[in-house]
Amino acid sequence: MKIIMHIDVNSAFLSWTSVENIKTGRGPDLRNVPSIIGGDSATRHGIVVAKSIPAKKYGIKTADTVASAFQRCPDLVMAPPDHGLYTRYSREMMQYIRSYTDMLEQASVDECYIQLDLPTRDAALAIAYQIKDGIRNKLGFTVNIGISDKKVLAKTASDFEKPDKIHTLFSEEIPDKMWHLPIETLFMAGKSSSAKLRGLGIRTIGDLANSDPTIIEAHLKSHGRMLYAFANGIDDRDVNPVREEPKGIGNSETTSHDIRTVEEAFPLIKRLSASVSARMEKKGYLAGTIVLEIKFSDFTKCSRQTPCRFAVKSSEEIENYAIRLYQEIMEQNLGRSIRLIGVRAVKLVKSEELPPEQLSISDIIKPTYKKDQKLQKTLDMIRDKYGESAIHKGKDNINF
DNA sequence: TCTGGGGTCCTAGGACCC
DNA sequence: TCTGGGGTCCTAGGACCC
Repeated sequence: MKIIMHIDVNSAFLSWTSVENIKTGRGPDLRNVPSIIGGDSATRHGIVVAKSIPAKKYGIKTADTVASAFQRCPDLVMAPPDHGLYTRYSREMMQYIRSYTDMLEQASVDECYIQLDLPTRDAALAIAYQIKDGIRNKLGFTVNIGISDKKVLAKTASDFEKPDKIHTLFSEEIPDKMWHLPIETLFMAGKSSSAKLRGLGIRTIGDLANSDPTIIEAHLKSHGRMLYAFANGIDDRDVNPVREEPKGIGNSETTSHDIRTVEEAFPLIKRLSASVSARMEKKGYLAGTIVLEIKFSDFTKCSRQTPCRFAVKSSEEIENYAIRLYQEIMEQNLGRSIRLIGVRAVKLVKSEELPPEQLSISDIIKPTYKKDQKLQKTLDMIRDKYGESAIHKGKDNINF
């Protein structure tokens, strides 16, 4: 029988920091005291990235501000994030789990799905215990494992009682184990969807499962259809062990103080472009489109994108596009101060897959940037003066 | 008290083509 | 001069995940 497991590290960032502290003897075990991994408030990075189980008992939640976490618990212990460390521990864990099966899909740095074909549910439980205890004994941290034959149910089950626990959630267990949970705990039911569902009188996952799906869909579109299916344990997503190509590569940064001038903005855009370029280079991608994102000091967001004339990868090229987009945004938002700038490369192509036809005449002639449409302007002028039929394309695949 | 950074997917509206 | 519907692509914004 097909078995899907969801394996999730308990308080991952916090556990991994603790294991490293124990190894190096340079810090405390944070797991059994109220503690958080948090950013630096002085540089406006002050949010909770991970919390210990004791910290959770104070009502501290991920993405709370560090300040509010300390208000809830003045004795809180805090450590800074270390993403390099997390990547190392993540690799070790995935490698260990692969010794059981290659049918592994990594869902994030600290969680994965595996799919197994086993004779019985008892066999599934036995293997889950082996994996859980193996990780604890060999790597020094604990995981929760959810077992089912559906991804969404395995995922939900792994979030039941923690830490170091295994739970099953098969279809016939749904009414008992899942339907009493608040709607907010359903996978993919975030703030906005939950609020809409509450507005419809839906308070639990069971309420949603037993509601009228046409009403749900009328209010939440295709997302509503998906949530209704999840609430009923319907999920045909497969465990996909093939690493998907990334759709985009980007970096953004919240600045320690608001940006008000181009003199402050340009160096940051330059740095972000250099970082994006280096990451693309490393993975062998070129970008077909560059996106610039801005978060203003009132937290409203704004983004602009532009296709590149030719696929780009160099820091200078990315920076040029990004700066023009920045100027375009700021022309429309004169005098506003900025909290965050992001640069993102999308429409990625593998560098070795670039066809030689890339440099075709239509690529050269096709105007791709608003501010650079000299050709278009000239054409418009001619048409204004001599009429629409005065000039036209000589070949179908050349778009004026 | 003062709100991160990395992503993916969906939708609505407009442009453009047939 | 006006009418039109379907399909596709692009952009900006929003929702969601960890």
